[in-house]
Amino acid sequence: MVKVCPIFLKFPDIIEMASERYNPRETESRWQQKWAEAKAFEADNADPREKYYVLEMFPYPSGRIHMGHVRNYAMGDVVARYKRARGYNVLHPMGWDAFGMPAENAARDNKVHPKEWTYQNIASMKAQLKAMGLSLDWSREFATCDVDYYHRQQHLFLDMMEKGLVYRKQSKVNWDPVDQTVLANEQVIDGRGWRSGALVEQRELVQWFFKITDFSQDLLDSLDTLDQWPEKVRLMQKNWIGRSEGMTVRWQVVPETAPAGQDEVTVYTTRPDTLFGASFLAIAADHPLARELAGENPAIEAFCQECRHQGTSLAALETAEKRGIDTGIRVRHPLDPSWELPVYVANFVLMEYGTGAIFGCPSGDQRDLEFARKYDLPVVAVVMPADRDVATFAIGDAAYDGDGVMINSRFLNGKTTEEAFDIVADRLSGTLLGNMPQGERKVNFRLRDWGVSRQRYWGCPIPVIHCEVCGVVPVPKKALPVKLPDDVTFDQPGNPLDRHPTWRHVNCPQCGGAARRETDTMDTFVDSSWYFTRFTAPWEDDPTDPQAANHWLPVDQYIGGIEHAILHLLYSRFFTRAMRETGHVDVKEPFKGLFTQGMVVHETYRRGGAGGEWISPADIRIEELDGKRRASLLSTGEEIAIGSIEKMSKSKKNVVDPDDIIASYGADTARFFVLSDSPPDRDVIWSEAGVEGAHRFTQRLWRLVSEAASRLKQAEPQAAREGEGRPVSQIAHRTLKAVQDDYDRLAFNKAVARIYELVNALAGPLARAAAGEGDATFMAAVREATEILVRIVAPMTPHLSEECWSILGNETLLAQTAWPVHDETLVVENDLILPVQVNGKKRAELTIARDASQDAVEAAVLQLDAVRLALDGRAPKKIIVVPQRIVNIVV
RNA sequence: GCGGACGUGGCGAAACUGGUAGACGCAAGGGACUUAAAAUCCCUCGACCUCGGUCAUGCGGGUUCGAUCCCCGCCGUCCGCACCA
Repeated sequence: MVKVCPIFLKFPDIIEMASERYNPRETESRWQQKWAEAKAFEADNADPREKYYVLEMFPYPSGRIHMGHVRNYAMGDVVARYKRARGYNVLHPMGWDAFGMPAENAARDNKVHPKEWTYQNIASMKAQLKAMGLSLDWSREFATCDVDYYHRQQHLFLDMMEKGLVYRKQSKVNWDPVDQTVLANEQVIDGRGWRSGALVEQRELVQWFFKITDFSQDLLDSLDTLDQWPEKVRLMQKNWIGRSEGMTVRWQVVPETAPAGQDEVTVYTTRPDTLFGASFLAIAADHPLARELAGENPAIEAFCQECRHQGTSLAALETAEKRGIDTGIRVRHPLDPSWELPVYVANFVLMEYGTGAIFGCPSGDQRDLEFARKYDLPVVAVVMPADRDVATFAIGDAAYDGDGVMINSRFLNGKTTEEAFDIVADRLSGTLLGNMPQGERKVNFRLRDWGVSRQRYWGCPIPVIHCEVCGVVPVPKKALPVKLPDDVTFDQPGNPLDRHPTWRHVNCPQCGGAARRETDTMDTFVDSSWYFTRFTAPWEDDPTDPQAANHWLPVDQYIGGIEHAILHLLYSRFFTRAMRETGHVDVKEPFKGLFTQGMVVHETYRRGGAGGEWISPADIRIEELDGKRRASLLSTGEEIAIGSIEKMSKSKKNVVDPDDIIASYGADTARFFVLSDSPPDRDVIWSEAGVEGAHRFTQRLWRLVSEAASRLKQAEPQAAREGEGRPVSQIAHRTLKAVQDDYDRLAFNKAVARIYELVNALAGPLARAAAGEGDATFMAAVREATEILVRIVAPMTPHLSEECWSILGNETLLAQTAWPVHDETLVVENDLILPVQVNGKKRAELTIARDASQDAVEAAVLQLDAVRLALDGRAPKKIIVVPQRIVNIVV
């Protein structure tokens, strides 16, 4: 199918246009080559200047870059170029997050080896990135599937093993019986494998884990130090780590109801204050006690089985009925041994959190209340809002889980919930059950250890060997890397490493006997958890050169999508801590500044409207008739419905290929457009008209500069302090200062607006200069202003700027030229225009000297005709003068 | 359910720490140039009217000389987490 790009149809002459038009196709590659020749963007670890590390989240080599990449890398490149101009030693590297399932899927579907597929994709995407003119240090490039990289990752794994940060345990996984693979939770859709559609089973597998929970408290506390992170991301991580303060409470089992050997049940609670409202205990289906009971009691066995199969999908949980089964076991209340309560197995109790057992307080918890109503258990209100009356307070359909005053709680009555918490906690810690305290204060985290085992081929092999005699034996470091074999097949489901004829058979490094390799590979999130550290010295034999790593880290500005707010960023924070404990780096936090950019979105088009076939914008013509936009098919003219604006995605076909845009408009236009209009953290709507606007800007800038260049070349760039050049110098220096602030705050859209203003302001003077009008001071001022313009727009449109810089007679590469310095005396105006309000409504303006005294302002204001008119003879009660801001007269 | 963010012209958005609401761009309308078109340039562009004003930042209150901004209560949209004891 031939892809028709609408741009060519509308403007077939863009490229072949008359010679005075700027031709990005020729110019851009020329400057890219010059930058490469000058090694302008290669960072030197020994450079003594202050460092600045800017990094964009590296891409997965899917084969093509998309507009999201363009936006992400354009932003990073502005920061990199700007900081470089400001005199920093900038590290701006790029690599490839290259392991993962799509390569294996491609292998299965297209009979191409994952390695070949991946490296081909890298080659084509690299060419696309190069066409964008990004100021990247390509000399440090690597892919995570390079043996050189995963070799060092295996080294890190072994170091972490030595430090006890890695362990194996049996754990439940989602197992796809058709594909014979483990699925992540996100890959289970309505209980079925996303690819095979098979009903997913819960399986117990022995898997490798990283002890991220060792750092729970630190990962939480250190969030406070990340003041250059979005508040939102910090909050998301905080909730994910999920710290709660409570206590464990041990409940003694009434002996005659107890199965053998079970004499107590331990629960975790954050509300020990509500203990007198307890009416039952509930344990998870996977609780050891439940398992034991299931062995003896078929009804319990059946219930537990059911719980395990119950939907884990999000919607299912919302509506799932709270159900349970009475185990027949009774326990004694910890604060009153004569009080006996039933123990249920319940479907809403999670084995993974706390102790896998809870006590139910129906009056204080909606879930417990529903359960109690269903099984006819007592509901005793124990906490009452402070403004209610004991006589009338009752629990109906809604539990009360707030703070308040204790009631129906014996010795706690009248206390606040907070006081009651402490009293109960102290009492239970001081009471012995057996020879242990009955309860203990305990902090609990929601964060789980990180399971990294994947039963897949295209990932970093876990470097251990299983020996029947010696057990789990790490591969000796000198025997690394454990290389992936190339000769694997993908014609059957399951892990190709498992069925490789020889790869897994090795001798035990300890006893020399026959042993087998671990065939699990690592989660690809491991690969991306330390790549930014590797960039600091990718040539090292060890995982890092600690000196280089400590020099460059933390990353000063990290830019990427909000979708990585939790996992990637949390794993990276953990990994940096783990690498610190193993001596590879001496920083704790990897990313000092984080910026999460918005998506690139686009209209959708469907044949026949909702439910119809999606149509690509490349096949669409948009027309405007009587203020209504209509879309039609380019080929046949058939009318197509314009749908909602959505994230660009292949499935909705609303993608615009960056290659097409760069080919027809040039990289500078694409970069400038994705940076303009929308604030960078918000979504930007891709529109043909918007791109054309950006393109008009580049052409206009070129025209204005090139027409005046031969005259301007003859003047020395110099700001004018007086005469007709002064306003030119003023606007240039003001814009310079403002754009600098905007870049510092990553407010690219505002920088764009200011640059437009400057271009608008310089259009007249440039035309005059081109015509040879104006004196030498004026020419000098215009040249200086033009150079300022070209230099401040350069981070966004680097090729065009180099070209302008060059035709203005400069011999240096703009990419290697220092940022201009603004002159404050040109930024500040001597006379101010103050708005004058009467009773808060603007009635006049007052032009007055910046340093005028308050009295002078008051006096001058009252002389204004408009003010006198508004006052209408009334005497002002009060005149508020906000210096250099506003005057408000109150009558 | 819990947590968070956002709501400003036809559209994307500006407005610094409470101080002239709508910069800049897109779209639209009018004009100049042109045989014509494209490109370019100039003008208009929140609403209403009596052309001097009045009303306007989701809605209703409040604080203030002054509120898009701060506070309280609603409405709407989006995002994250979700049986977490």
